[in-house]
Amino acid sequence: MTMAFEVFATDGAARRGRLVTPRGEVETPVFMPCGTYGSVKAMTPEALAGVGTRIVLGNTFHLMLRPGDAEIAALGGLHAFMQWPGPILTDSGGYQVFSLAEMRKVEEGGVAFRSPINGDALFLSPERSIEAQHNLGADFVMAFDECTPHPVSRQAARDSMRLSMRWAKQCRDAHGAHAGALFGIVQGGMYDDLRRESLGALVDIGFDGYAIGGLSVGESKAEMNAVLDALMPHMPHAAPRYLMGVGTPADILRSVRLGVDMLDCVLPTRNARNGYAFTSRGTVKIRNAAHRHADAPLDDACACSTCARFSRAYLHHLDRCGEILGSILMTTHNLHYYHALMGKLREAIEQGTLQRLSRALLAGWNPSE
RNA sequence: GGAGGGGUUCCCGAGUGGCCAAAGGGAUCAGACUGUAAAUCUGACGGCUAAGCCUUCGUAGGUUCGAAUCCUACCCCCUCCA
Repeated sequence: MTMAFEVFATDGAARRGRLVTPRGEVETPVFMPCGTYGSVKAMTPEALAGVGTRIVLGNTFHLMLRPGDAEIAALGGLHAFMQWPGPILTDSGGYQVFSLAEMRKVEEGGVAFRSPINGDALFLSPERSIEAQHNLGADFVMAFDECTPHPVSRQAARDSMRLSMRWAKQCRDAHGAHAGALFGIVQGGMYDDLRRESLGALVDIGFDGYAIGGLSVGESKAEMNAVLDALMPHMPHAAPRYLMGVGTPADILRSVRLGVDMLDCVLPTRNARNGYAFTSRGTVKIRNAAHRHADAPLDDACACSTCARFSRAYLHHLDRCGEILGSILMTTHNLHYYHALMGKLREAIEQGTLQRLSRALLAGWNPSE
């Protein structure tokens, strides 16, 4: 393992750190955009770097189906394929166990999927997921898990979590001495004791980083917060902590204050394409008629290239017309906003002013956020 | 002048006696989206004192228990032949 992680400042439970990888350093806490199919939708690699992206996700399941992990390996690996020179973290396919629940069967040895593209069978075992992530050339490799759905009984949550823990051990073994960092994923549904049991099992196996999975799967904010509140104090201090699939700016703020170092979410990119912007004053639905004549920028406190030049009225117009440029400009803004937010959080942690920043941010956002 | 086709709720467009305030699409107005089957999906979409009532299918009459649908006249549009 050639990835190194250091924490060099704290503010309460929040941590200011740095991931050092052969493909560059990543300041934490960090937000990582989703590039599921080897592309952060609507963004060129140059544009991504321009908005502040330092590390992106790729998805093992989807890339295995198309074009295939062996194919990508033959073409020089995912970095070369998608022309992203920075670090890449690949999700293992565990989320698809959840999101594609209607077309898969979970077994002890792995998950039998049907391709959502053409119905082809794909069996994903812990070993196969790790192999595929190695083929892709991931810098951060995720253990193959079952993202437990919600709601689910305690019994089901326990069985699911324990299966994921057995798979975690298999992933650890399959990963061997590979150069990428391997992360284990805490499961256990909304049950605090199961979460702690899961974390204990992962620590016993030993991983380079620890992720929290199975959140933002339909539970209430209160439930998600309760799980994090109970679990975060027990997370290992020396290793990076990655909260998977979260979330809104408010979710991120809260998570970082609890000590999360890494996050990813589709919201800034997907919602951008659906006409939904995140701003210093809360969310803006650019599709709404209220913006038809608005000459103001999306966010007058934003330094992104979209806000520097384009009016809400223009973005509204592009959205109405279904223009590709609308997706590009909105994604550019949302990702810039997310990365700028992380930058502010990092700075505040270093200066010990996270509490004050938190109040200021929350005051700007909509009450519901 | 002759022959034929057609006028439907904002637009396009189904419907040819009751199950029709009228399919479907668009537009419009909202909402949703959290390790991406998502540039996607959902709801609303004549009016009202709202499980009911009123107005509407070119216009005006008529037939019928009942008409967007059948009949008569008229107005308008399109195509072809002179």
